[in-house]
Amino acid sequence: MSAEDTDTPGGAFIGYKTCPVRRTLSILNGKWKPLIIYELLPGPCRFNELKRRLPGVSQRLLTAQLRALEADGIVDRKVMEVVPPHVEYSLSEKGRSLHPVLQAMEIWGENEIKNYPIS
Amino acid sequence: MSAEDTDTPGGAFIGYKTCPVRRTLSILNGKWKPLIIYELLPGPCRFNELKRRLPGVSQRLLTAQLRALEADGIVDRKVMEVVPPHVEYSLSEKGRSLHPVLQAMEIWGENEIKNYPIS
DNA sequence: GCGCCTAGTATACATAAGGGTACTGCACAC
DNA sequence: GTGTGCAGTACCCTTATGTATACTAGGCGC
Repeated sequence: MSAEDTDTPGGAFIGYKTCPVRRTLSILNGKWKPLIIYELLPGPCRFNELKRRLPGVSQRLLTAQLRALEADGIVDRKVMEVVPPHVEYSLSEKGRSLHPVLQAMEIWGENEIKNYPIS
Repeated sequence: MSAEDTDTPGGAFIGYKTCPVRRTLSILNGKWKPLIIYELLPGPCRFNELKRRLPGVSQRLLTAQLRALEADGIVDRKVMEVVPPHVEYSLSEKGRSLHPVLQAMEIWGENEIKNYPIS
C-alpha cells in the first residue's frame, strides 16, 4: 500500500483508495454486511424475511447496514407503495460480483466446522 | 443456519457453530484482522514492521488483534529472549488456509479500484 | 548517572459501532 | 376492539475502536 492515501474523513479505511483488501473491507466492514449479501445471493428478499433469516440481528442494525450497502451500490431497494408496506432488497450487479468473496468465506467455514466441530 | 446454536457468550457470532459464513466471520470480525493476515501471508514479521505496514493502526489495537488471532490459532507468536526484545509473528497452517478468502477480497478490490478509481 | 534508543506493554480516556426494546401507522382477520 | 404483520424510527446502553501517554529492561553516548 502506498502511504499517500492516508485520508479517512468518515472513519473509512485508510488506504482504501489504493489497497485492494482495504477497498473490499471498506464495503464489508459491518458485522452483518457479509451475511446480508450472502442471504441475498439466491435472490431478492423482503425486510422481515431477511430479519428472520439472520437470527441475532436487530431491526435497527439491519436497517442501518442495508442503508450502508445501498449507499455503496451493493444492494438495491425497491419500495412498493402499498399497505402493508412492501420493500424488496436485492443485490446489484456490483453486489453479485462479491459472490467469490462470500463463497471463499463459506468454503473456509465449512471446512472449519467439519474439522473442528464445537460442542 | 439452524436456530439451535443461539449461544454467544462473549459477543461472538450467533450461529458460528453451524453457519459457515458466520464461522469465518467469527475469526475475521476485527477491523484489522484480515489486513494482518494479508500482511503475514508472504512470511513472518516483527511487531513494529507489521505496524509500519499497516498505516492507521495503533499499537494497542494491533496488540489486541494479534492476541485474538493467536487465541484463534491463526497466528503464531515466537518470542526471542534477547535485548532489545524480538518477537516474530507468523501465520499458522490454519492461518495460511485463509489465503483464498484474502485473495478473493484482493481480487475484488483490485477490480473496484480499476473500474471506480477515487480522486 | 543521565537521557535516549528499541520493541513492546499497560493505563486512561474519548468516540464510533453495535445491540435491546418500545413505538408508529395502516390494513386485515377474528 | 384485539391481535397480527409490515417496515421501519426513537431512545438508551454496552462493546469496539481510536488516541495519548507512561512504563518495562538493557545498551549506548557522554
